[in-house]
Amino acid sequence: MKQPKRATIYDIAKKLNLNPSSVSRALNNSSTISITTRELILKTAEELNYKANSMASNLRKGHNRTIGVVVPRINQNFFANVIAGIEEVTYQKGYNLIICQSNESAAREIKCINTLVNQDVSCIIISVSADFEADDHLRNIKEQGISLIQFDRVADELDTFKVTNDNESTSLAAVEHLIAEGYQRIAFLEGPQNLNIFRQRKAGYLKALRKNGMPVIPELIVENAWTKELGAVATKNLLELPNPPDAIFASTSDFAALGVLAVANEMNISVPGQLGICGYSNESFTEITTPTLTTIDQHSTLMGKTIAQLYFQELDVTTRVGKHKVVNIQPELIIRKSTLRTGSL
Amino acid sequence: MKQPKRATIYDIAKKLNLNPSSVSRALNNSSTISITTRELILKTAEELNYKANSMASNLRKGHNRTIGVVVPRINQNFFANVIAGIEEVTYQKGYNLIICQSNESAAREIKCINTLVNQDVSCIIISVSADFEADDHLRNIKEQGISLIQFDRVADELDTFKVTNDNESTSLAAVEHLIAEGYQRIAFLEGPQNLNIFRQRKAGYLKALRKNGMPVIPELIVENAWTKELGAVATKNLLELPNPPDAIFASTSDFAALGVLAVANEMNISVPGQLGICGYSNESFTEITTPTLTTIDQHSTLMGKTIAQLYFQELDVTTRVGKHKVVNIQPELIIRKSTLRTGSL
DNA sequence: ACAGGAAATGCAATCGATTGCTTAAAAATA
DNA sequence: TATTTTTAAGCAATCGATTGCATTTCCTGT
Repeated sequence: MKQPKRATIYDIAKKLNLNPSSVSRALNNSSTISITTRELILKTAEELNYKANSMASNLRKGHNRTIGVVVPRINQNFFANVIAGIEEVTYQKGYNLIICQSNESAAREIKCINTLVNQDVSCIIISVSADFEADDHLRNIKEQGISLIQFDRVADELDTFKVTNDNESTSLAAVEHLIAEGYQRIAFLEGPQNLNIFRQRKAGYLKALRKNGMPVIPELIVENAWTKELGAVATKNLLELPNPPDAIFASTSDFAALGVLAVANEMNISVPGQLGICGYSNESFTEITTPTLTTIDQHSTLMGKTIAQLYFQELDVTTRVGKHKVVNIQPELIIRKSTLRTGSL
Repeated sequence: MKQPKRATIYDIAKKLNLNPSSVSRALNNSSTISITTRELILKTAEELNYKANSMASNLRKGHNRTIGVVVPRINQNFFANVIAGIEEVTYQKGYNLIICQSNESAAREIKCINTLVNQDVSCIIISVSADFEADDHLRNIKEQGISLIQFDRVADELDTFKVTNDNESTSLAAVEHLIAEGYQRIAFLEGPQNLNIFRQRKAGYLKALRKNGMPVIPELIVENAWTKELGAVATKNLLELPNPPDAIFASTSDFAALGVLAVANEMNISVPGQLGICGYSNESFTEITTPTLTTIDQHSTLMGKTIAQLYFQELDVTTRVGKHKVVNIQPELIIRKSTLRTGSL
């Protein structure tokens, strides 16, 4: 791990008795350089194993073809896919991505953002952490002249570009599907209500009940059940109620739904016969559980692509919209066996 | 998306009638600055919403507390967990991570590396792509004075730090477990043989057969079956043989194993009774299939931590080893129902 | 009150690449 | 051949922060 100093444009210039500016122009395909010298410079650069220093270049040029992405965790299918979608577009445009994980911690999120701001990225794309409270750090991004695009979990009150899911209507659709299948007492596993997405999903649930003249039963609504383990505990408690639910909508995640399923299996409760189960996110495992899980696909890769396109659209003066646009993507209810007791599949 | 120019140390200096160098010293907690002026500077920096420009700072200082990670895909559990492990350590040391995906393409891998080299990261951590052939781009990293650590999929012949799994012995253990369970005709789904890890897994398979006096049956060895779909196709072909296998070791991935399981279910072949199935990687879904899947846990988070620790150990003169160290981590065979026909679990 | 030394601050070069402006050389035109 | 135009290359400032060295300011003791 020693440092055999890297070649710079000065080294190339010196070797060829040229001015560094000419080298720079040659390397940047400037038109004001003769073909012969350009070739010569390129060849020499190759020989000296020259690699550009983008820090110097960016510093001088005052901009940076780099976009920062901050997500709670990259090992969740949803986020990994959004990132894949973003990358698909940015890669083609020659932009680079810096991916950071907040690990669901606001403190960490702030650190990530600081790093990205210090790096002077051109844009920060973020889905906020679970314990998100204040949005000062997000405001600050804009004050630094850096574009900000929020997705999925967004701070509503903050005026930025946003790409979100229509959580409410999809949640409503899911619950109405359960009702259509004849489920009467539908329990709801809810996520942290400081996050917009979970508020919306709950709103959809409540709306569906109201719309169908069904009562809201407080004891069937369980807070913060968004891991497999928490989902399992919640389910145990629910099923031990004097009047247990006949369906559980794990609006937090498929992992929670998995916990529900595990407990049902353990207690010998048949799914979907005695208990309907619906998850959220369309994680890959939902296709292979027994029974397969009804869930909601968020079109994550499309979301990613949309986000990146939005950025480039605003970057380009000819396509710019100007005011902060909000794109709402319609998720899709994926009906599988865990909620089908009419056997219509 | 306009640019309200950012405050620099010059702005702070001007406002306070000080020299930029003093501002720099104050912001870096240098001891050669009086407490009063430091406080003053810090306060003013806050007021002006000053954010350091790390490009300028890194350029001047000639180093960069940033580490680049290149993996085929971040949405595979294994890689996501390794990254999580790396981050756990680097975060504490105040280093930042730039994560890049090669998407299993060598061309893309080279681009990623170029970006990282241009950014002058202090270290590149890589697991090579599936179509990896030449290692020139890896050699180049070292020539640029950047530390290089390979993990999992490594270029054997290249002398670098490496953190790998002992694939061979674990593969051997898996096959011996199958043999112990009474399976006689064990098929093998192999991965691209240009990657060391798949060569090693195959070696373990062959060794196990040899050791137990069992013949190597070429028709039971299937090339490049490493997705769910390819695994399914391979399985169909295998099971239609006049003399089909009674076990399939999907050494490529749990996804392939999933394909195997799907076909077995479809064909009404009982698992583990008529067919034993073993996967590789301990993806989270392996616990929840029916039957649960025997697989191999690679201790991915530990790998990540080990990698990062290795880097910092070498960075520190007092703990430096000097020559390129290779750490081999022992994976763990996780025995579940898909291979247990003796019912001993 | 003053020399001597420590502490705080200023000055200016530097990191590597870019770019507006100027100059030199080559080519085109008269 | 002389003059204009075009093309190519050089010069020097710049991006923002850091740092060795020089200078000034402030104490301290006598």
